[in-house]
Amino acid sequence: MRYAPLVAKLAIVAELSEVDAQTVISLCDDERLVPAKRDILTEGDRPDHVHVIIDGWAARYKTLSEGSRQIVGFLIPGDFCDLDVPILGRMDHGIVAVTRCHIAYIPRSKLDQVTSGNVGLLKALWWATLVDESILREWLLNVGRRESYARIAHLFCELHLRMQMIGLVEDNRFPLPLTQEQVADATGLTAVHVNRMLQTLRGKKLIELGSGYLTVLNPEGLREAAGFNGNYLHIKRRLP
Amino acid sequence: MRYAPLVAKLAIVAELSEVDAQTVISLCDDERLVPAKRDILTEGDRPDHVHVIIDGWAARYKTLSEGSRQIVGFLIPGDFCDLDVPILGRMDHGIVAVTRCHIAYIPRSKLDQVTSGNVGLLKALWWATLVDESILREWLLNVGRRESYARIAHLFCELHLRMQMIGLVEDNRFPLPLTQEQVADATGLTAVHVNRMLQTLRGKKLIELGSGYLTVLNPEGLREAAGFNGNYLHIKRRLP
DNA sequence: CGACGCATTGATTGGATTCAACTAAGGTGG
DNA sequence: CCACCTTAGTTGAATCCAATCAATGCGTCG
Repeated sequence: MRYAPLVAKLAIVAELSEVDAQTVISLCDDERLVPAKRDILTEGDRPDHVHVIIDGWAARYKTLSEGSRQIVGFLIPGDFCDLDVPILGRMDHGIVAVTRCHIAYIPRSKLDQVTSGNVGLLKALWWATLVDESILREWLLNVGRRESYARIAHLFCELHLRMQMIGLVEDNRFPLPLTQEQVADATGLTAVHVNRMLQTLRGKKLIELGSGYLTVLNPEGLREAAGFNGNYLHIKRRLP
Repeated sequence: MRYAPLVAKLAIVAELSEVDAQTVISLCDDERLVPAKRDILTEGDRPDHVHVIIDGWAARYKTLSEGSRQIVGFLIPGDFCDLDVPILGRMDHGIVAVTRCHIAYIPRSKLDQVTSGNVGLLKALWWATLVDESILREWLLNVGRRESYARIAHLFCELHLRMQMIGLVEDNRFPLPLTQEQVADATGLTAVHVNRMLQTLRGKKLIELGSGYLTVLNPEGLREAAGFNGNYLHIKRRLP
Protein backbone atom coordinates (compact mmCIF):
# COMPACT_ATOMS: atom_id res chain seq x y z
CA MET A 1 0.00 0.00 0.00
CA ARG A 2 0.97 3.61 -0.44
CA TYR A 3 2.95 4.07 2.77
CA ALA A 4 4.86 0.81 2.47
CA PRO A 5 8.04 2.46 1.12
CA LEU A 6 8.20 4.93 4.01
CA VAL A 7 7.59 2.27 6.61
CA ALA A 8 10.01 -0.15 4.95
CA LYS A 9 12.71 2.47 4.87
CA LEU A 10 12.39 3.40 8.53
CA ALA A 11 12.22 -0.26 9.48
CA ILE A 12 15.70 -0.78 8.07
CA VAL A 13 17.17 0.83 11.17
CA ALA A 14 14.36 1.18 13.68
CA GLU A 15 12.36 -1.51 15.41
CA LEU A 16 8.95 -0.32 14.30
CA SER A 17 6.03 -1.73 16.20
CA GLU A 18 2.67 -1.87 14.48
CA VAL A 19 1.69 1.13 16.58
CA ASP A 20 4.81 3.07 15.53
CA ALA A 21 4.06 2.38 11.90
CA GLN A 22 0.54 3.68 12.34
CA THR A 23 1.90 6.76 14.08
CA VAL A 24 4.18 7.51 11.16
CA ILE A 25 1.39 7.00 8.69
CA SER A 26 -0.93 9.25 10.66
CA LEU A 27 1.61 12.06 10.28
CA CYS A 28 1.07 11.97 6.53
CA ASP A 29 -2.58 12.95 6.46
CA ASP A 30 -1.92 16.24 4.66
CA GLU A 31 -0.95 15.02 1.22
CA ARG A 32 -0.58 17.23 -1.81
CA LEU A 33 0.05 16.67 -5.48
CA VAL A 34 2.94 18.29 -7.33
CA PRO A 35 3.04 18.00 -11.13
CA ALA A 36 6.20 16.87 -12.88
CA LYS A 37 8.91 19.49 -13.42
CA ARG A 38 7.51 21.77 -10.73
CA ASP A 39 9.74 22.80 -7.83
CA ILE A 40 8.75 21.18 -4.57
CA LEU A 41 11.22 23.41 -2.73
CA THR A 42 13.34 26.24 -4.03
CA GLU A 43 16.74 27.43 -2.88
CA GLY A 44 16.28 29.94 -0.10
CA ASP A 45 12.95 28.54 1.10
CA ARG A 46 12.22 28.34 4.81
CA PRO A 47 9.49 25.69 4.84
CA ASP A 48 7.63 25.04 8.05
CA HIS A 49 6.60 21.58 7.02
CA VAL A 50 8.71 18.51 6.51
CA HIS A 51 8.11 17.09 3.06
CA VAL A 52 8.06 13.36 2.45
CA ILE A 53 7.81 11.67 -0.92
CA ILE A 54 4.89 9.26 -0.78
CA ASP A 55 4.79 8.50 -4.47
CA GLY A 56 6.88 9.59 -7.44
CA TRP A 57 10.46 10.71 -7.99
CA ALA A 58 12.14 14.02 -7.26
CA ALA A 59 15.66 15.42 -7.57
CA ARG A 60 17.80 17.72 -5.45
CA TYR A 61 19.70 20.12 -7.68
CA LYS A 62 21.99 23.10 -7.74
CA THR A 63 22.66 25.37 -10.68
CA LEU A 64 25.51 27.52 -11.93
CA SER A 65 24.77 31.12 -12.76
CA GLU A 66 25.52 30.41 -16.41
CA GLY A 67 22.76 27.83 -16.36
CA SER A 68 24.14 24.32 -16.15
CA ARG A 69 22.64 22.09 -13.53
CA GLN A 70 23.92 19.39 -11.23
CA ILE A 71 21.53 16.93 -9.66
CA VAL A 72 22.90 16.13 -6.22
CA GLY A 73 20.48 13.40 -5.26
CA PHE A 74 17.37 11.53 -6.27
CA LEU A 75 14.39 11.22 -3.96
CA ILE A 76 12.19 8.16 -4.17
CA PRO A 77 9.14 7.15 -2.14
CA GLY A 78 9.85 7.22 1.59
CA ASP A 79 12.51 9.92 1.30
CA PHE A 80 12.48 13.14 3.31
CA CYS A 81 13.17 16.40 1.51
CA ASP A 82 14.16 18.82 4.22
CA LEU A 83 15.01 17.35 7.58
CA ASP A 84 17.95 19.73 7.85
CA VAL A 85 15.99 22.96 7.60
CA PRO A 86 15.24 23.37 11.32
CA ILE A 87 18.98 23.40 11.98
CA LEU A 88 20.31 25.16 8.89
CA GLY A 89 17.44 27.62 8.55
CA ARG A 90 16.92 27.56 4.81
CA MET A 91 17.21 25.39 1.74
CA ASP A 92 20.62 25.69 0.10
CA HIS A 93 19.40 23.86 -3.00
CA GLY A 94 16.20 23.19 -4.89
CA ILE A 95 14.08 20.06 -5.14
CA VAL A 96 12.15 19.45 -8.32
CA ALA A 97 9.52 16.83 -9.06
CA VAL A 98 10.79 14.43 -11.72
CA THR A 99 7.43 12.75 -12.08
CA ARG A 100 4.09 13.76 -10.70
CA CYS A 101 4.62 13.48 -6.95
CA HIS A 102 2.42 12.81 -3.98
CA ILE A 103 4.01 14.71 -1.12
CA ALA A 104 3.07 14.49 2.54
CA TYR A 105 3.33 17.83 4.34
CA ILE A 106 4.10 17.16 7.99
CA PRO A 107 3.97 20.17 10.32
CA ARG A 108 7.32 20.47 12.04
CA SER A 109 5.71 20.75 15.47
CA LYS A 110 3.84 17.50 14.93
CA LEU A 111 7.01 15.68 13.94
CA ASP A 112 8.95 17.08 16.90
CA GLN A 113 6.20 15.93 19.19
CA VAL A 114 6.24 12.37 17.91
CA THR A 115 10.02 12.03 17.82
CA SER A 116 10.54 13.49 21.26
CA GLY A 117 8.71 10.50 22.68
CA ASN A 118 10.26 7.91 20.38
CA VAL A 119 14.04 7.62 20.35
CA GLY A 120 14.00 4.82 17.80
CA LEU A 121 12.11 6.90 15.30
CA LEU A 122 14.30 9.93 15.93
CA LYS A 123 17.38 7.83 15.26
CA ALA A 124 15.81 6.50 12.08
CA LEU A 125 15.40 10.05 10.82
CA TRP A 126 19.01 10.87 11.63
CA TRP A 127 20.07 7.68 9.94
CA ALA A 128 18.21 8.80 6.83
CA THR A 129 19.96 12.16 6.68
CA LEU A 130 23.37 10.67 7.40
CA VAL A 131 22.90 8.09 4.68
CA ASP A 132 22.07 10.95 2.32
CA GLU A 133 25.40 12.44 3.27
CA SER A 134 27.17 9.17 2.66
CA ILE A 135 25.53 8.94 -0.75
CA LEU A 136 26.85 12.40 -1.54
CA ARG A 137 30.39 11.27 -0.79
CA GLU A 138 29.95 8.29 -3.07
CA TRP A 139 28.52 10.50 -5.82
CA LEU A 140 31.48 12.82 -5.51
CA LEU A 141 33.79 9.86 -6.03
CA ASN A 142 31.60 8.79 -8.91
CA VAL A 143 31.68 12.13 -10.72
CA GLY A 144 35.26 12.96 -9.80
CA ARG A 145 37.04 9.73 -10.51
CA ARG A 146 34.97 7.14 -12.33
CA GLU A 147 34.91 7.01 -16.11
CA SER A 148 31.61 7.89 -17.69
CA TYR A 149 30.62 4.34 -18.43
CA ALA A 150 31.17 3.10 -14.87
CA ARG A 151 29.56 6.26 -13.56
CA ILE A 152 26.21 5.53 -15.13
CA ALA A 153 26.41 1.88 -14.17
CA HIS A 154 27.08 2.92 -10.59
CA LEU A 155 24.05 5.19 -10.50
CA PHE A 156 21.88 2.34 -11.72
CA CYS A 157 23.29 -0.05 -9.11
CA GLU A 158 22.48 2.42 -6.38
CA LEU A 159 18.97 3.08 -7.57
CA HIS A 160 18.40 -0.63 -7.95
CA LEU A 161 19.39 -1.24 -4.34
CA ARG A 162 17.46 1.72 -2.98
CA MET A 163 14.34 0.68 -4.83
CA GLN A 164 14.81 -2.81 -3.39
CA MET A 165 14.96 -1.35 0.09
CA ILE A 166 11.46 0.02 -0.30
CA GLY A 167 10.07 -3.01 -2.07
CA LEU A 168 9.68 -1.61 -5.56
CA VAL A 169 11.83 -4.10 -7.47
CA GLU A 170 10.48 -7.22 -9.09
CA ASP A 171 12.74 -9.62 -10.96
CA ASN A 172 15.48 -7.00 -11.14
CA ARG A 173 13.08 -4.64 -12.86
CA PHE A 174 11.94 -1.33 -11.46
CA PRO A 175 10.49 2.04 -12.52
CA LEU A 176 13.15 4.49 -13.65
CA PRO A 177 11.36 7.63 -14.81
CA LEU A 178 14.52 9.60 -15.63
CA THR A 179 15.28 11.21 -18.96
CA GLN A 180 18.78 10.87 -20.32
CA GLU A 181 19.28 14.54 -19.61
CA GLN A 182 18.50 13.98 -15.94
CA VAL A 183 20.94 11.09 -15.80
CA ALA A 184 23.48 13.44 -17.39
CA ASP A 185 22.85 16.13 -14.80
CA ALA A 186 23.34 13.60 -12.03
CA THR A 187 26.58 12.21 -13.44
CA GLY A 188 28.19 15.41 -14.66
CA LEU A 189 27.95 14.40 -18.32
CA THR A 190 25.99 15.57 -21.35
CA ALA A 191 22.81 13.92 -22.52
CA VAL A 192 24.45 12.98 -25.80
CA HIS A 193 27.24 11.13 -24.07
CA VAL A 194 24.83 9.41 -21.70
CA ASN A 195 22.97 8.17 -24.72
CA ARG A 196 26.10 6.60 -26.16
CA MET A 197 27.10 5.00 -22.89
CA LEU A 198 23.62 3.58 -22.40
CA GLN A 199 24.00 1.92 -25.74
CA THR A 200 27.22 0.24 -24.75
CA LEU A 201 25.57 -0.89 -21.48
CA ARG A 202 22.77 -2.35 -23.55
CA GLY A 203 25.23 -3.79 -26.01
CA LYS A 204 26.95 -5.69 -23.23
CA LYS A 205 23.60 -7.12 -22.18
CA LEU A 206 23.89 -5.58 -18.72
CA ILE A 207 20.65 -3.63 -18.78
CA GLU A 208 17.43 -3.13 -20.61
CA LEU A 209 16.09 0.40 -20.42
CA GLY A 210 12.95 1.84 -21.86
CA SER A 211 9.42 3.06 -21.32
CA GLY A 212 10.14 4.16 -17.80
CA TYR A 213 11.60 0.90 -16.57
CA LEU A 214 15.08 -0.43 -15.99
CA THR A 215 15.77 -4.13 -16.05
CA VAL A 216 19.12 -5.23 -14.75
CA LEU A 217 19.85 -8.24 -16.90
CA ASN A 218 23.14 -9.06 -15.23
CA PRO A 219 23.34 -7.62 -11.72
CA GLU A 220 26.78 -9.00 -10.98
CA GLY A 221 28.11 -7.76 -14.31
CA LEU A 222 26.66 -4.31 -13.75
CA ARG A 223 28.15 -4.08 -10.27
CA GLU A 224 31.50 -5.10 -11.65
CA ALA A 225 31.33 -2.55 -14.45
CA ALA A 226 30.48 0.08 -11.87
CA GLY A 227 32.91 -0.98 -9.18
CA PHE A 228 29.87 -0.96 -6.94
CA ASN A 229 29.94 -1.76 -3.25
CA GLY A 230 26.73 -0.96 -1.42
CA ASN A 231 28.22 -0.52 2.05
CA TYR A 232 27.83 3.24 1.83
CA LEU A 233 24.06 2.83 1.99
CA HIS A 234 24.42 1.42 5.52
CA ILE A 235 21.66 -1.15 5.22
CA LYS A 236 21.45 -2.91 8.54
CA ARG A 237 18.87 -5.50 7.80
CA ARG A 238 18.34 -8.25 5.27
CA LEU A 239 16.26 -7.00 2.39
CA PRO A 240 12.91 -8.69 1.71
CA MET B 1 45.16 29.80 21.85
CA ARG B 2 44.93 26.24 20.69
CA TYR B 3 41.21 25.70 21.22
CA ALA B 4 40.16 29.00 19.68
CA PRO B 5 39.18 27.46 16.32
CA LEU B 6 36.92 24.88 17.93
CA VAL B 7 35.25 27.42 20.18
CA ALA B 8 34.93 29.96 17.36
CA LYS B 9 33.33 27.39 15.13
CA LEU B 10 30.74 26.30 17.67
CA ALA B 11 30.05 29.93 18.56
CA ILE B 12 28.90 30.57 15.01
CA VAL B 13 25.61 28.86 15.79
CA ALA B 14 25.48 28.35 19.54
CA GLU B 15 25.36 30.92 22.29
CA LEU B 16 28.42 29.70 24.14
CA SER B 17 28.81 30.98 27.67
CA GLU B 18 32.28 31.12 29.15
CA VAL B 19 31.33 28.02 31.12
CA ASP B 20 30.19 26.20 27.97
CA ALA B 21 33.45 27.02 26.26
CA GLN B 22 35.39 25.64 29.19
CA THR B 23 33.23 22.52 29.13
CA VAL B 24 34.02 21.94 25.49
CA ILE B 25 37.71 22.49 26.06
CA SER B 26 37.73 20.12 29.01
CA LEU B 27 36.44 17.38 26.70
CA CYS B 28 39.67 17.61 24.74
CA ASP B 29 42.08 16.56 27.43
CA ASP B 30 43.09 13.37 25.66
CA GLU B 31 45.09 14.75 22.77
CA ARG B 32 47.23 12.65 20.45
CA LEU B 33 49.63 13.38 17.64
CA VAL B 34 49.22 11.90 14.16
CA PRO B 35 52.07 12.33 11.67
CA ALA B 36 51.40 13.59 8.17
CA LYS B 37 50.10 11.06 5.65
CA ARG B 38 48.98 8.66 8.37
CA ASP B 39 45.35 7.56 8.46
CA ILE B 40 43.44 9.03 11.37
CA LEU B 41 40.50 6.77 10.56
CA THR B 42 40.20 4.04 7.98
CA GLU B 43 37.17 2.87 6.06
CA GLY B 44 35.38 0.24 8.09
CA ASP B 45 36.56 1.53 11.48
CA ARG B 46 34.17 1.58 14.41
CA PRO B 47 35.82 4.15 16.63
CA ASP B 48 34.51 4.63 20.14
CA HIS B 49 35.93 8.11 20.42
CA VAL B 50 34.90 11.25 18.60
CA HIS B 51 37.93 12.78 16.90
CA VAL B 52 38.37 16.53 16.70
CA ILE B 53 41.09 18.35 14.81
CA ILE B 54 42.81 20.70 17.24
CA ASP B 55 45.69 21.60 14.98
CA GLY B 56 46.66 20.68 11.43
CA TRP B 57 44.81 19.64 8.29
CA ALA B 58 43.22 16.34 7.33
CA ALA B 59 41.23 15.01 4.39
CA ARG B 60 38.28 12.68 3.99
CA TYR B 61 38.81 10.40 1.02
CA LYS B 62 37.44 7.48 -0.90
CA THR B 63 39.31 5.34 -3.39
CA LEU B 64 38.50 3.30 -6.46
CA SER B 65 39.66 -0.29 -6.57
CA GLU B 66 41.97 0.60 -9.44
CA GLY B 67 43.67 3.11 -7.19
CA SER B 68 42.56 6.64 -7.96
CA ARG B 69 41.47 8.74 -5.04
CA GLN B 70 38.81 11.34 -4.45
CA ILE B 71 39.10 13.70 -1.52
CA VAL B 72 35.55 14.40 -0.34
CA GLY B 73 36.34 17.04 2.25
CA PHE B 74 39.07 18.88 4.06
CA LEU B 75 39.20 19.05 7.84
CA ILE B 76 40.72 22.07 9.51
CA PRO B 77 41.09 22.95 13.20
CA GLY B 78 37.78 22.74 15.03
CA ASP B 79 36.33 20.11 12.69
CA PHE B 80 34.87 16.81 13.87
CA CYS B 81 35.86 13.63 12.06
CA ASP B 82 33.20 11.13 12.93
CA LEU B 83 30.04 12.48 14.50
CA ASP B 84 28.01 10.15 12.31
CA VAL B 85 29.51 6.89 13.53
CA PRO B 86 27.15 6.32 16.47
CA ILE B 87 24.24 6.33 14.02
CA LEU B 88 25.81 4.73 10.95
CA GLY B 89 27.96 2.24 12.84
CA ARG B 90 31.16 2.42 10.83
CA MET B 91 33.28 4.73 8.74
CA ASP B 92 32.35 4.56 5.07
CA HIS B 93 35.48 6.49 4.09
CA GLY B 94 38.98 7.17 5.37
CA ILE B 95 40.45 10.26 6.95
CA VAL B 96 44.13 10.96 6.42
CA ALA B 97 46.35 13.54 8.08
CA VAL B 98 47.52 16.08 5.50
CA THR B 99 49.94 17.69 7.92
CA ARG B 100 51.02 16.54 11.34
CA CYS B 101 47.79 16.72 13.32
CA HIS B 102 46.90 17.23 16.94
CA ILE B 103 43.72 15.26 17.47
CA ALA B 104 41.49 15.30 20.53
CA TYR B 105 40.01 11.90 21.36
CA ILE B 106 36.70 12.44 23.12
CA PRO B 107 35.04 9.33 24.60
CA ARG B 108 31.61 9.05 23.12
CA SER B 109 30.00 8.58 26.53
CA LYS B 110 31.54 11.81 27.76
CA LEU B 111 30.26 13.73 24.77
CA ASP B 112 26.76 12.25 25.12
CA GLN B 113 26.74 13.25 28.75
CA VAL B 114 27.62 16.85 28.02
CA THR B 115 25.27 17.28 25.07
CA SER B 116 22.32 15.68 26.84
CA GLY B 117 22.35 18.58 29.26
CA ASN B 118 23.06 21.29 26.71
CA VAL B 119 20.68 21.64 23.79
CA GLY B 120 22.59 24.54 22.30
CA LEU B 121 25.77 22.53 22.06
CA LEU B 122 23.94 19.53 20.66
CA LYS B 123 22.46 21.72 17.98
CA ALA B 124 25.87 23.14 17.19
CA LEU B 125 27.17 19.63 16.56
CA TRP B 126 24.26 18.86 14.28
CA TRP B 127 24.81 22.14 12.52
CA ALA B 128 28.42 21.11 11.89
CA THR B 129 27.47 17.79 10.34
CA LEU B 130 24.71 19.31 8.23
CA VAL B 131 27.05 22.00 6.95
CA ASP B 132 29.45 19.20 5.98
CA GLU B 133 26.59 17.74 3.96
CA SER B 134 25.89 21.09 2.35
CA ILE B 135 29.55 21.42 1.44
CA LEU B 136 29.38 18.01 -0.21
CA ARG B 137 26.52 19.18 -2.41
CA GLU B 138 28.50 22.24 -3.42
CA TRP B 139 31.54 20.12 -4.17
CA LEU B 140 29.45 17.84 -6.33
CA LEU B 141 28.32 20.86 -8.32
CA ASN B 142 31.93 21.99 -8.42
CA VAL B 143 33.32 18.74 -9.79
CA GLY B 144 30.34 17.94 -11.97
CA ARG B 145 29.69 21.23 -13.67
CA ARG B 146 32.37 23.85 -13.14
CA GLU B 147 35.31 24.12 -15.52
CA SER B 148 38.66 23.26 -14.02
CA TYR B 149 39.79 26.82 -13.57
CA ALA B 150 36.68 27.92 -11.67
CA ARG B 151 36.75 24.69 -9.75
CA ILE B 152 40.09 25.41 -8.14
CA ALA B 153 39.16 29.02 -7.53
CA HIS B 154 36.01 27.84 -5.80
CA LEU B 155 37.92 25.52 -3.52
CA PHE B 156 40.19 28.37 -2.51
CA CYS B 157 37.25 30.68 -1.81
CA GLU B 158 35.71 28.08 0.45
CA LEU B 159 38.89 27.41 2.36
CA HIS B 160 39.46 31.13 2.71
CA LEU B 161 36.06 31.61 4.27
CA ARG B 162 36.30 28.55 6.49
CA MET B 163 39.70 29.62 7.77
CA GLN B 164 38.24 33.04 8.46
CA MET B 165 35.49 31.44 10.50
CA ILE B 166 38.05 30.03 12.89
CA GLY B 167 40.25 33.10 12.94
CA LEU B 168 43.21 31.83 10.96
CA VAL B 169 43.25 34.43 8.18
CA GLU B 170 45.31 37.59 8.32
CA ASP B 171 45.26 40.10 5.49
CA ASN B 172 43.69 37.54 3.16
CA ARG B 173 46.59 35.21 3.81
CA PHE B 174 46.31 31.81 5.46
CA PRO B 175 48.11 28.47 5.73
CA LEU B 176 47.32 26.11 2.87
CA PRO B 177 49.41 22.99 3.34
CA LEU B 178 48.07 21.12 0.33
CA THR B 179 50.14 19.66 -2.46
CA GLN B 180 48.94 20.13 -5.99
CA GLU B 181 48.13 16.45 -6.07
CA GLN B 182 45.81 16.84 -3.10
CA VAL B 183 44.08 19.77 -4.77
CA ALA B 184 43.74 17.54 -7.82
CA ASP B 185 42.19 14.74 -5.79
CA ALA B 186 39.70 17.17 -4.30
CA THR B 187 38.69 18.67 -7.63
CA GLY B 188 38.65 15.55 -9.77
CA LEU B 189 41.60 16.70 -11.89
CA THR B 190 45.20 15.63 -12.36
CA ALA B 191 48.11 17.27 -10.59
CA VAL B 192 49.57 18.39 -13.90
CA HIS B 193 46.43 20.19 -14.87
CA VAL B 194 46.10 21.77 -11.45
CA ASN B 195 49.60 23.13 -11.88
CA ARG B 196 48.67 24.83 -15.13
CA MET B 197 45.47 26.30 -13.74
CA LEU B 198 47.31 27.62 -10.70
CA GLN B 199 49.59 29.44 -13.03
CA THR B 200 46.75 31.13 -14.81
CA LEU B 201 45.27 32.09 -11.44
CA ARG B 202 48.63 33.57 -10.53
CA GLY B 203 48.94 35.17 -13.93
CA LYS B 204 45.65 36.97 -13.41
CA LYS B 205 46.93 38.28 -10.11
CA LEU B 206 44.13 36.61 -8.19
CA ILE B 207 46.28 34.60 -5.82
CA GLU B 208 49.77 34.09 -4.55
CA LEU B 209 50.56 30.55 -3.53
CA GLY B 210 53.71 29.08 -2.12
CA SER B 211 55.60 27.78 0.89
CA GLY B 212 52.44 26.56 2.55
CA TYR B 213 50.47 29.78 2.35
CA LEU B 214 47.78 31.15 0.11
CA THR B 215 47.32 34.88 -0.32
CA VAL B 216 44.15 36.00 -1.99
CA LEU B 217 45.27 39.11 -3.81
CA ASN B 218 41.87 39.92 -5.25
CA PRO B 219 39.07 38.35 -3.21
CA GLU B 220 36.27 39.76 -5.32
CA GLY B 221 38.00 38.69 -8.52
CA LEU B 222 38.55 35.19 -7.20
CA ARG B 223 34.92 34.84 -6.13
CA GLU B 224 33.84 35.99 -9.54
CA ALA B 225 36.14 33.55 -11.30
CA ALA B 226 34.75 30.80 -9.11
CA GLY B 227 31.11 31.79 -9.22
CA PHE B 228 31.32 31.61 -5.46
CA ASN B 229 28.45 32.29 -3.11
CA GLY B 230 29.11 31.34 0.49
CA ASN B 231 25.50 30.80 1.54
CA TYR B 232 25.99 27.05 1.56
CA LEU B 233 28.27 27.36 4.57
CA HIS B 234 25.31 28.65 6.61
CA ILE B 235 27.25 31.16 8.64
CA LYS B 236 24.80 32.78 10.98
CA ARG B 237 26.96 35.38 12.62
CA ARG B 238 29.17 38.23 11.50
CA LEU B 239 32.77 37.02 11.21
CA PRO B 240 35.39 38.69 13.42
C1' DC C 1 75.95 13.38 -1.85
C1' DG C 2 72.13 10.88 -3.55
C1' DA C 3 67.29 10.04 -3.13
C1' DC C 4 62.93 11.53 -2.83
C1' DG C 5 58.90 14.56 -3.06
C1' DC C 6 56.96 18.23 -5.32
C1' DA C 7 56.55 21.57 -8.95
C1' DT C 8 57.03 22.63 -13.71
C1' DT C 9 57.03 22.24 -18.79
C1' DG C 10 56.32 20.20 -23.43
C1' DA C 11 54.28 17.01 -26.67
C1' DT C 12 50.72 14.04 -27.63
C1' DT C 13 46.47 11.59 -27.01
C1' DG C 14 41.82 10.82 -26.08
C1' DG C 15 37.34 11.05 -23.85
C1' DA C 16 33.64 13.95 -23.72
C1' DT C 17 31.50 18.16 -25.53
C1' DT C 18 29.45 20.73 -29.00
C1' DC C 19 26.72 21.48 -32.88
C1' DA C 20 23.52 19.89 -35.90
C1' DA C 21 20.31 16.99 -38.05
C1' DC C 22 16.94 13.51 -37.84
C1' DT C 23 13.61 9.95 -35.94
C1' DA C 24 10.01 8.35 -32.91
C1' DA C 25 6.37 8.92 -29.73
C1' DG C 26 2.67 11.46 -27.63
C1' DG C 27 -0.48 15.13 -26.94
C1' DT C 28 -3.37 18.91 -28.69
C1' DG C 29 -6.44 21.41 -31.27
C1' DG C 30 -8.69 22.72 -35.47
C1' DC D 1 -9.19 12.28 -37.45
C1' DC D 2 -5.21 13.95 -38.88
C1' DA D 3 -1.88 18.05 -39.08
C1' DC D 4 1.00 20.10 -35.98
C1' DC D 5 3.99 20.67 -32.15
C1' DT D 6 6.67 19.25 -28.38
C1' DT D 7 9.70 16.20 -25.99
C1' DA D 8 12.92 12.51 -25.81
C1' DG D 9 16.09 9.77 -27.95
C1' DT D 10 19.58 8.81 -31.58
C1' DT D 11 23.45 9.56 -34.78
C1' DG D 12 27.53 11.84 -37.04
C1' DA D 13 31.34 15.07 -37.44
C1' DA D 14 34.32 18.39 -35.64
C1' DT D 15 36.40 20.36 -31.74
C1' DC D 16 38.49 20.96 -27.30
C1' DC D 17 39.58 20.49 -22.56
C1' DA D 18 41.93 17.77 -19.64
C1' DA D 19 44.60 13.39 -19.29
C1' DT D 20 48.66 11.03 -20.25
C1' DC D 21 53.41 10.34 -20.93
C1' DA D 22 57.80 12.01 -20.25
C1' DA D 23 61.53 14.85 -18.85
C1' DT D 24 63.51 18.35 -16.00
C1' DG D 25 64.33 21.50 -12.07
C1' DC D 26 64.74 22.19 -7.37
C1' DG D 27 64.78 21.97 -2.54
C1' DT D 28 65.05 19.01 1.56
C1' DC D 29 66.32 15.42 4.33
C1' DG D 30 68.67 11.21 5.76
